[in-house]
Amino acid sequence: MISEKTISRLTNYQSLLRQQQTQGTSHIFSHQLADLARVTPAQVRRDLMVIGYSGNPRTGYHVGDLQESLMQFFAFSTGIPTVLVGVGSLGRALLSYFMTGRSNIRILAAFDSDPMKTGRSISGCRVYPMTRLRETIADLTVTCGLITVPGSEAQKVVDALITGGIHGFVNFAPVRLKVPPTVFVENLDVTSSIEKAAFFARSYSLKTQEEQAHE
Amino acid sequence: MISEKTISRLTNYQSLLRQQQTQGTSHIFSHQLADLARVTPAQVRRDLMVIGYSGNPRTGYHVGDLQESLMQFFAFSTGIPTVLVGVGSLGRALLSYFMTGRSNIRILAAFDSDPMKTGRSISGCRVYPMTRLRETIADLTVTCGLITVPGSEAQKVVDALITGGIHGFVNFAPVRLKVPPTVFVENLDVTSSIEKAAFFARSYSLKTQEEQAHE
DNA sequence: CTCTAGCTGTGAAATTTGTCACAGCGTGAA
DNA sequence: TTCACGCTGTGACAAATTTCACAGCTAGAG
Repeated sequence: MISEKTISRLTNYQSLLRQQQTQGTSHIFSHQLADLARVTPAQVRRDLMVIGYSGNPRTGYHVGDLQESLMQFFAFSTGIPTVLVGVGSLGRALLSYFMTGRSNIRILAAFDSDPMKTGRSISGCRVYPMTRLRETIADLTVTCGLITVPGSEAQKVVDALITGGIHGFVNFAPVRLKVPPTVFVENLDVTSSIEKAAFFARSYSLKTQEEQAHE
Repeated sequence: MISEKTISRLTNYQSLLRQQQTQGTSHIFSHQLADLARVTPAQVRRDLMVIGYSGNPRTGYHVGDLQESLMQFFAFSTGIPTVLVGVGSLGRALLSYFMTGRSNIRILAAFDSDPMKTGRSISGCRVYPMTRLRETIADLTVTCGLITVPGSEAQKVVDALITGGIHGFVNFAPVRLKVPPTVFVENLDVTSSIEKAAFFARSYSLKTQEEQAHE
């Protein structure tokens, strides 16, 4: 079994390699990639073991080939098909980001329960009423659902999407979803992350002050 | 030393307890809190060890007292003071979420380099030009910076904020920031999270199909 | 009061995750 | 062609994190 952390790092390598390729880098060593990703060289080599790509001593990894291997490993050469549920301010922000920018994320449809928001397009993405969720996703081959509804709605939304055959979610609502073990949820709780950052900020800040006092 | 994961869970417990209290729950057992947080009861008890609050066999944890202890541990009874840099679509979404909604996050000021966006208020938060970043944060006691600028700008923005004495960041830009060891960065890379969810979605989906085929 | 059921707090074990260190290999130099 | 340098791939080790399992305690029953 392959761990979440490894996957996170691999996606990171992927985006770093994309960057490097645009800068014309053809080969890269584990320690260079490690510097970019802020991890250790050993970690990079370990991670790359799992995708089965082999580098070359003396020349390192071939950027293009490695990217190819990563693409194949993730198997999303045509982009990742997603739907977004909840066209509030965060939902709109994501639509504007992913519909305009180029990344391999494709938002195929958006949903909202508010009739004021449905029936039109936002950032080029069609917004459907929640009532048509089931039938609409049946027509699409969607890999991942983006949940940007209020916390109180989140559970019923994922339940519906799971029934529609979706096995992966990114949940922006500040609640823990209840899902069967065949479904993956990545929680992106902004409030929680800020609290975490604030906690360590304070502890680092105090430590710094102490050290200065000792001088 | 206390781990990031523990802190994340503790902030989660905090928000769950808030919820429970509004529902009139006065006491809670480790297994109940564990169910809500989707962790094991042992994990809950371990985590609560670090904040020094003791429950009571037979009655469990007193919700109010535990909340009090958590507040004290995090020491943010007056809210977490933050600034936001980058008033793009994501920045605006965060402003609208945190300026209106009730949470203990306080965005004291926003900054942007685009003169079209500065000098006015968005969702009740004043937007200053980037040039005034240094002087403005000197007047405020800010714990945490929210980075919602494009990736290409992110590094110089955090450098400036670090000079201004900020030790904690939540970074929404898809780059890894270079910071001294006295500074904490929490990366919230939406693209990376979607890719991760998509990867596991596919692997779970395949596994499910296999199992159905075996029947 | 005494007893008991069922919880908490916590050493110790298990598991997961990351690092070390080195054998082996391929490239470029001579 | 041969040699040596320096990188990769990986077994073995170390650290971090989670789970187990049980002693000890306390509220409530009798």
